[in-house]
Amino acid sequence: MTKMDVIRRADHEVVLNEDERADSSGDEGSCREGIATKVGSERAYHENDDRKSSSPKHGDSGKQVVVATKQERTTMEADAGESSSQKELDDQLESARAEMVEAREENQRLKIYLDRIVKDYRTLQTQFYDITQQEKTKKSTDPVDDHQENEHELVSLTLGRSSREPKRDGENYKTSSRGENHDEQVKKSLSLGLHYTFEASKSDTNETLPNLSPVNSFGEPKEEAGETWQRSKALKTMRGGDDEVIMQQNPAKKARVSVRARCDTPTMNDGCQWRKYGQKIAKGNPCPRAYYRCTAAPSCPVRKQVQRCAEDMTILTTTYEGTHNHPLPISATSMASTTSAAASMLLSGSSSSSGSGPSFNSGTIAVDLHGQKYYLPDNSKSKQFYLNNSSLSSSSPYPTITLDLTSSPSSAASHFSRFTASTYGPAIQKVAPTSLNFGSSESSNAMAPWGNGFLTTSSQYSHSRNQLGTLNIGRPAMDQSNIYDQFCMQKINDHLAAATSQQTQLPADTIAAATKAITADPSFQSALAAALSSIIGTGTGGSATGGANPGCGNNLVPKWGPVTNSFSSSPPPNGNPCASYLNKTTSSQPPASSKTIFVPLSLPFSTPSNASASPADKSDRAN
DNA sequence: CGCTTTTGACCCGCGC
DNA sequence: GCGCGGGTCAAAAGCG
Repeated sequence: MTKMDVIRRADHEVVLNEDERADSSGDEGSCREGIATKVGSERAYHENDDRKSSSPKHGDSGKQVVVATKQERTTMEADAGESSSQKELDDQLESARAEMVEAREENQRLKIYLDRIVKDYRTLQTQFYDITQQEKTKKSTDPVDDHQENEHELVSLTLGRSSREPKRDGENYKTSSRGENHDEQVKKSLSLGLHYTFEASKSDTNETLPNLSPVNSFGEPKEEAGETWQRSKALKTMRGGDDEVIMQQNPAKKARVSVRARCDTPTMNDGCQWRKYGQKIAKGNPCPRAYYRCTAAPSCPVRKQVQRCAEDMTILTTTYEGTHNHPLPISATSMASTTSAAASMLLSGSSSSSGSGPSFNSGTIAVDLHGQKYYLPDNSKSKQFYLNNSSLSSSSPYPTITLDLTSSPSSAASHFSRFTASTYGPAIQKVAPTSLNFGSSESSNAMAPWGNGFLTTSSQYSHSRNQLGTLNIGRPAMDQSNIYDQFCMQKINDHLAAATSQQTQLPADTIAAATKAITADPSFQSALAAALSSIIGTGTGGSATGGANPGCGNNLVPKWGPVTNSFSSSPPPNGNPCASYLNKTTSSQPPASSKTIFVPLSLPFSTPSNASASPADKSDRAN
């Protein structure tokens, strides 16, 4: 502080002020975020400094500045005497120069901070390399046992960095399921995945995939011709793509989240913009299946399939696949987060499904829905077993979570919603005697503990909700949506890490483990609840985005009733996944290899009307 | 004119 | 190898 001392001698008042500023701004605990700003201001100070430095090459010396100022003042006093204006100018000059000195000191501190951060970063990077190298060495010796660990690590390393083509996603699963040498796949994927992670952040890695396949390893000598074409296609895509394409890489991409709801409109309003790119008549279902692609961003990989149930035309099954790589409309954040969370957890829980079939742990399944815990004995009479390989395709290898928002006939007062976690094998459904209150209005937000859109697992909220006995799901407020989205995605990522780490402790190939991870995770439950609110409370969805798909949430209100009489117990007449699903979910004699938990929902929807006739209404006609 | 939808063709995986 | 079915592409048509 020698410089400041000199200045203090020259002008006490100014230096005092500057001293205070220096103290306040020189906080050692300043966060990293502030450094960039301060560094930026540093440059400004320098420029200012250069401009104000009249005498050559003295800009770095505070003493010289002060001396010059003293001389100037002395001269002025001698020649023209004191005048108020001159004093003011003098003071300003002193103040500015003191600022310059203080800024230099601050800049020095910031540089020190920056150096420290860079050093820390490099240290961590070195450690990271060391750890990964050790893991690689270790896994090469024991690939089978390390598979899960590897997946865990890889998932952690590559969250949200997928640019994989959807086409290839399916191929990954299919190829893996074909029974290729899994150990070899693991080895290859291990090395190549890590390699690409380090050397090419844009590489199309498959680290996050449950079933690692050489298909995703570029330059793999064993690749087939067709796969080569697809691979080159994917390479082209990712090389030509921007960072958003890279960021779209997400383990959730291959998982599917299916939502079944009663809806009169062709599609559910989830807040996103969709473009229909295809329509097919699925076998066994006269209703065509429509294929939609997210158009909010050109490179967005998210797609959805919409199909009506053959047996109950009011039931619409929407299956989401992928993760948005762009900012979402407010009304779409909930659904997107939910699908991401559900899919991520599905993958993390089923990532070891390459081996034996799913098996369930005995005992009870605990469902903690935002603090509301439900326990279902393994032999509970209320549980319903069914097999659900896929919501849309009975032969689909995709892990699928089905959110069933249709009603149940067994409850006159409250309507049931089924949450189905389905992977390659039996799905788990859970029953819980609680009530979900989906509110999209301001009032509901005010009443709901987390109805303002902030998903939370706070015990306080859970407690209050428990007291109410009602689970209120509110729509995120407009001004809070960003925070909500960030929080939700953070929770999703947190869960991914948790789920994958948990995976190492669970028996391999245990679907129950995956389902437990899903259902016991508050973040997913939060996201699920938010998604449901997004689906049902569609006040701002389609109208806000101008999407092609009008909302049906408002239509849900009058239509929402115990209609599951249509859920006939007769076997599915065909391979229609929708019908199959219905029958399976309501079967009184379900397969003994899955569990069912119902989450009864009371749905006092308060959704503004925004549905409108859509050209997609014609989608129901034959293809 | 630009965007979306339609729709037949095509690709691919899978089962036989 | 062939056929089937799911999924996607892309040109044409529709729409505002």
